[in-house]
Amino acid sequence: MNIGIASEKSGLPSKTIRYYEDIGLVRPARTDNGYRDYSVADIHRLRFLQRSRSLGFSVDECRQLLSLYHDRNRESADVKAIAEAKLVEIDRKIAELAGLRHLLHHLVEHCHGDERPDCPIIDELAGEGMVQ
Amino acid sequence: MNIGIASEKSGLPSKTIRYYEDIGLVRPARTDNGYRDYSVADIHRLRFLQRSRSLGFSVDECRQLLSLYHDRNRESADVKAIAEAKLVEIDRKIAELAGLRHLLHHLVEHCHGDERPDCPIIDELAGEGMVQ
DNA sequence: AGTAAACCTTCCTGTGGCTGGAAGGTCAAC
DNA sequence: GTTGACCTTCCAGCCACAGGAAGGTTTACT
Repeated sequence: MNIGIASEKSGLPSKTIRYYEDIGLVRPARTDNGYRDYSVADIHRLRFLQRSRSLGFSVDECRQLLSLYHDRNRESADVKAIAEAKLVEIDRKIAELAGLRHLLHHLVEHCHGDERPDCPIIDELAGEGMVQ
Repeated sequence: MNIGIASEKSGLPSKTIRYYEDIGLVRPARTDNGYRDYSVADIHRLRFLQRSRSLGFSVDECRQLLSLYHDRNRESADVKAIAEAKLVEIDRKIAELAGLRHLLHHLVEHCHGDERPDCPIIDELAGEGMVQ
């Protein structure tokens, strides 16, 4: 399978697929003309990567997950540990964004938003505001 | 004021302050020996940058906010518009993370996490799972 | 047989927002 | 005079790609 087909089947852009090869995540065969030739197993790896990336795993975490995927003797605990760490990280990010949202919302609420030049948002950013 | 003091007062690393100068956000004077010399006004700009960056504004948005900050005739509506757009963006990110969290949590819940090799997380990533 | 399009290749550059480090100049204290 | 803390510039690297140039290959259609 050429890279275009692999792209369609995996949902990843060709550029990304080549990049994944560069960093050693997928190693397709080559045909006589030098084109990359993807096997069904390669497509599985690519789909696996597409899914795990879209679940928020970093490329390096995907590398770990992939090797666990291919390890017939893996323990599910290993996989679960990675996933749980990711969950904690996601929770942290959500909390941080929620804090930001709260602050910003407060500022927007108190900005009259008309043609007058005084603006609580700017005041806060300038360090003269009241929000800690 | 030398860059070290400016760093302390603004809460930004020296490296970052130099970078902000590179991209034209702050233009400190120079002393005879070539050292950067920050005025009180410069420190205000830096603190402004520190605060707006930590509120999740991009450097380019900070540039806009800074110019509004210095524009005596600005309309607060301009500032509010930027802040509101940011708020929408933050909401979008939170929703996305919440979706991720839900999916991942579901997977972690269904993984027994012991020494056995079968693992629903890997199965899902491999595309054989049930979560769409 | 010619040609146009759609595909493929490699290689280089750029993105955002810094961070680290090398190589060297300056200054204050002892 | 020398140590150490500070400062300077410049270059490279991070992540995870995306864009584009320059050129080769294949396919389809005249």
